[in-house]
Amino acid sequence: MITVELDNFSLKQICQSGQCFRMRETEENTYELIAGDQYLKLTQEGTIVTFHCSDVEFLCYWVPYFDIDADYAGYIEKINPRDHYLSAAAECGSGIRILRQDLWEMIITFLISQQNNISRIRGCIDRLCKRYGEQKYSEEGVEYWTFPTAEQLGTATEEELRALGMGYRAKYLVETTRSILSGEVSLEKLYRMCYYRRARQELMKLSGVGEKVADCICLFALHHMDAFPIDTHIRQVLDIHYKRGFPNRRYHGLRGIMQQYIFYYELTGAADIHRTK
DNA sequence: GGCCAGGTGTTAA
DNA sequence: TTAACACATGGC
Repeated sequence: MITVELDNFSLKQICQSGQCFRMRETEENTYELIAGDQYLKLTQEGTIVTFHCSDVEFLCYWVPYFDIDADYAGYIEKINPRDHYLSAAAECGSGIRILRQDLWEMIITFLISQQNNISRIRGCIDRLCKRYGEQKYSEEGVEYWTFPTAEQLGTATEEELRALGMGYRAKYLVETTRSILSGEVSLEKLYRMCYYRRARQELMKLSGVGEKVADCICLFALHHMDAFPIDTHIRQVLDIHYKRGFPNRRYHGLRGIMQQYIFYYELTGAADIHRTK
């Protein structure tokens, strides 16, 4: 167990930011997270965050995962103070972090996310893990299922996935899994690609991966902080608040976190207050 | 009961 | 290059 004081860090906001579907609040200020084949319990009181794991696991795994060493206050300072909308959004979601999640998991997760709502996405992921993942137990005896590997998901048929409630995305899941298993698209190569645009283009070779899903994968797995996923919510914000376009130049290399502040602001309903002003 | 949800692929102009 | 449409399913 390790306890640290962290600024600009909120488990609640990270949990609700819609980038991770395997983290949940189990009780007040207590969260559980499954990442890779790891299970982690976390608690937070104010700026004090407790990671229920060893020092080594914290340093080697969870520090990079939660982007703990990055200076998010510095990101927020770069916001144009005359942009009242973005300033309010960042203030609202100032504890959000861009996680470093598993690439394969993000590909499958955001394939499922398309034309879908958050609660149903969670359900789909849960069913997928229980059906094709591995059952495990934490040190405290909490039961959990790992996210299915490409090999494990490779055993699924389109019919099975439809029966599991994946809808029309079942076909995308089967085809994309095949592309990864065959090596037509290489996860290792994607991890090594330094340029956001290259990775994005490569991801879009996968069935069911368009611009938006590719951007989510780039941001939430590959940590390309310039990725700016445009979904229905963001589209509306751009139409209302950024009629002359989002200031991409100003926020070059930071567009991803700005997108998350906006998305969270819209999702939590805090933006409604702003809009009626 | 329509409408919407972190869109994409296909087809036709 | 752009526009219209189909695609599953659950929650409101």
